[in-house]
Amino acid sequence: MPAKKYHHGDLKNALIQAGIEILAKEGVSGLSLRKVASRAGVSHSAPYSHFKDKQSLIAAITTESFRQLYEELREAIAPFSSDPKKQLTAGALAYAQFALDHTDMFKIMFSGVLEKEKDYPAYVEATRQTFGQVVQVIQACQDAGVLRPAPPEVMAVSVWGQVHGIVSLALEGQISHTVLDRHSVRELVSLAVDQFTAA
Amino acid sequence: MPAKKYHHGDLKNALIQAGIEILAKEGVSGLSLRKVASRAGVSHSAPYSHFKDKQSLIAAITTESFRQLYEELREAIAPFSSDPKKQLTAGALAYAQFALDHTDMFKIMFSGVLEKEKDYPAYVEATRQTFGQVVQVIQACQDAGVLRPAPPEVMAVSVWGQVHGIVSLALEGQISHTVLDRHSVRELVSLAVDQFTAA
DNA sequence: ACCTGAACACCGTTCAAGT
DNA sequence: ACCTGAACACCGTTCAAGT
Repeated sequence: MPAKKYHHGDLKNALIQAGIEILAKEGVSGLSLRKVASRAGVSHSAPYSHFKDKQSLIAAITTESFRQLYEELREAIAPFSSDPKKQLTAGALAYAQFALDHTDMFKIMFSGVLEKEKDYPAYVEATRQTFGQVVQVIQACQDAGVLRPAPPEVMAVSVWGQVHGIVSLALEGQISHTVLDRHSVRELVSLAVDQFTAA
Repeated sequence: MPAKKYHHGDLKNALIQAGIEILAKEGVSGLSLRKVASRAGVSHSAPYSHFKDKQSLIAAITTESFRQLYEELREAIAPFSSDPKKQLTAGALAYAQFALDHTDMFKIMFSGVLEKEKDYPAYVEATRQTFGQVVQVIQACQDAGVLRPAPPEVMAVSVWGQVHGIVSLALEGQISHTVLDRHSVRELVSLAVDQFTAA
């Protein structure tokens, strides 16, 4: 019964889903509008009934990706609502795990393929939510004396930047073998985040 | 006298230079082999006499970019050879400045466009040198008691990751307006690096 | 050895036409 | 309103041919 719902159904979401699948199988460079259309079983020009252009489809894919990241972070920190320091560590590790599990999704989210992000309100809102969640954890840590008192948004940029930087360099193969042979990415992230709470 | 040296000259380097110029003017998505060839004044298939494929040209462009970054870092820290802490700050700010001055060069270096980096020895060597320079500064800071004693390579991943993460998030427009209205990227980097030396 | 031009498969986008 | 198929400009890559 769930077979071929579209053709006259929810093609828009089918295209987004097809895009995510191609991304996982062929990487960012393998993602084309024509392949997405073909995988959804429609002609190569059908997507233009639902998306202005390729950028617009990419916006939808990255928006969905940010929502997924938001959810994974939320689930990772939920069990520790009374222990901000554990929330910070769990959140950082979940971020790293998301990047490792969905490498090409992570790459398309942060590699500048989407060129005028401001034009896509749903995208802006999804990233705003994710950043807001980080700020909340930071603030809870500060209230608990686990992090230095400083403007929470600035501290959030610092901590998120730390995690994001290590994960990004790892994904790009920029971290030297002498390091990666001895430490996993999760370990490196964990060590780095601990330094924020050590002072 | 320096006009049209190639046609029968140093086409290989002319192509790399043309690529860097297109990158600066049209961004990563505007970089095509055919445009590069055209800008160098040769037919669209001429580049194949010097590069196996587009990936190979991109490898040459990113290699040259890493060499440039290496040089800018070297010049930034040179004046402070007797003050490791100042070297650290100056290096971090130079890294941020490089990214802001050569945005698309920085993006192509770290956005995963180059897909099998290991296949390009000159590229591997250029990135190794850059990382090595970071490790040296870290080590000098540790010897001077400015940074915690820890495996220098691990500390380098942490510090470089911190700077790289903030700069990357800024370039991707992921840092909230409430932060960027009040602080420049250089300021955010500076604040974050200071926290490493504060403990 | 280095470069050209035709050729091919693939791509994003537009548009007239169909339902 | 949603989808198709032809068309166009652009792209990466190959190959026979020229110098």
